[in-house]
Amino acid sequence: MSTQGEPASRKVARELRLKIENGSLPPGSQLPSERTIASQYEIARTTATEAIRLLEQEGLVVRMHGKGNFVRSEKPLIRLGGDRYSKKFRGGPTPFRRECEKAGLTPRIEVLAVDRAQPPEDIAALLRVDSGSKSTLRRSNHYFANDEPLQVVTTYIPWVIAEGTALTQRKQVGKDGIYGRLEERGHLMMTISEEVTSRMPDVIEKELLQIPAGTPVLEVLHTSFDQDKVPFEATRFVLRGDRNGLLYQLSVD
Amino acid sequence: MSTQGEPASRKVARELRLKIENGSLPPGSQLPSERTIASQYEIARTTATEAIRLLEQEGLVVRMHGKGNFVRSEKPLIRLGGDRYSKKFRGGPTPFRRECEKAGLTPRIEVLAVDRAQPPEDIAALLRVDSGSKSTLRRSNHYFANDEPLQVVTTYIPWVIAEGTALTQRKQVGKDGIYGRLEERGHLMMTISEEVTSRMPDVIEKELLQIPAGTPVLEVLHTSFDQDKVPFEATRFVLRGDRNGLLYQLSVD
DNA sequence: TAGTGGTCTAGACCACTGG
DNA sequence: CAGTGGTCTAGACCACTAT
Repeated sequence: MSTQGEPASRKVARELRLKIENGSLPPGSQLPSERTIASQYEIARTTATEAIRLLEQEGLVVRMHGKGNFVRSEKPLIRLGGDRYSKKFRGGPTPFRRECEKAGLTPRIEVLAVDRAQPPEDIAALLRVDSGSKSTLRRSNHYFANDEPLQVVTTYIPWVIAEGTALTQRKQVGKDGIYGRLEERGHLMMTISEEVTSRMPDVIEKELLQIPAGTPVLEVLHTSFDQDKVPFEATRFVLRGDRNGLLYQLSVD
Repeated sequence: MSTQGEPASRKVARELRLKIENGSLPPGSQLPSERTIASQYEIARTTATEAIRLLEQEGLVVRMHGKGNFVRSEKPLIRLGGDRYSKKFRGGPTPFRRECEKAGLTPRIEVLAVDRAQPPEDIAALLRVDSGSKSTLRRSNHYFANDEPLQVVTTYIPWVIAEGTALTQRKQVGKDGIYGRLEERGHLMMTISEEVTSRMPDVIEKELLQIPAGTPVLEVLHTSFDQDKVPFEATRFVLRGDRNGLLYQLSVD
């Protein structure tokens, strides 16, 4: 009644949101059941459900079938640094492992695919290869922390560069990872370019990353250039937005 | 019927999604009305609505009261470059104007606030100032392209630095913008740090940026460091995720 | 005005969780 | 088992957009 003409579902959402923001419903706590809300406000259960859904879409609430609705609890952020390609880390753990350890999480990496594949158009444009044929080697990995999937990372390397190297093997690519092999092939990483965007996950990503409603993904399109300014590798990172951040440090001019 | 046990709303969503992805429902086109869908599939209208809502949350569809439901049409992306602070652009149009012109859009900037304010905790930590008092100058701007709001940008400068300069004026800050004034004050921008995250907008941002459902924001927390590695300015960018991208180019090592 | 989505009701039954 | 959310029905009326 407080705001004229305000739909009941929004009013309920607004009051619950307030309780979440001021801490009377702390992160991780359970909301009143939908039937309880309905009777308290004297509305139909569908209307209470609608209110919860509004909060879910804002990323404030997660709904759990059979258990209840809960205030979303914050989880530690994995910070991908812009310096993650720095040679100072060569020989050590991979950037993802480093970040997980920093956050006190147990990393795991799963290989999704290693094959010769047709690159998507955006990747083909970055690598200046044909998008209509199997012009690239594709290496796709799935990254987990504490067995929760956080990232899907797919690297494309022009087939003419990758052909005949250990990169085409599903098993270990050897010392210093793929960049070690690419150096042996004559491509030294000199500069990189990254384009960052944000969007909602598609159905497949939602499944792969077990993304709850109200959670976007970060997409990073990365390109590596060698000493001749030739792009020799491009990678698409798809990151759960609520569990990943990106950190860039730059000199000016 | 094709998939056993699949809820009707998801089945309808799946079929419409397919039509969107394969182009039989191109960007900008109108979907069948909810009542039409309901009668075609022999379901209740609420169920058809639910199907549309699923697509809306994926960012595929926008709903327009009184008009209809439409496939979301792509709009040009504003790309904020990591070099936007480069001195090579001093004296010219601001980075936002440059990007708009590149994309064929008309820029407009509106001042939301210029005042002495208590900084949020994350900003206070970056600037190493007190978050419990009015220790900063706040300058908040609203950026539009073709009269559509795209960005809300809020800059915080330690009050001890900003005090007595033109920065505290609501009007023009003068040549080369705020960085010109900060240089005069003895702070040369040498390095910057940016942390990028993605999340759903809160109610206020949704309103300010007129963000449709199924659209996340990009949040960039920017810090500038001077010749003594002192952070002298921090800015929070909140960007409509469907209209903005970030571009970083780095040298390795 | 007719056609669209926005919201709501008062039920119903199913599916999942936990003791 | 009881309690939770997941989904659905068959309406109803309101609010907005177009003509």
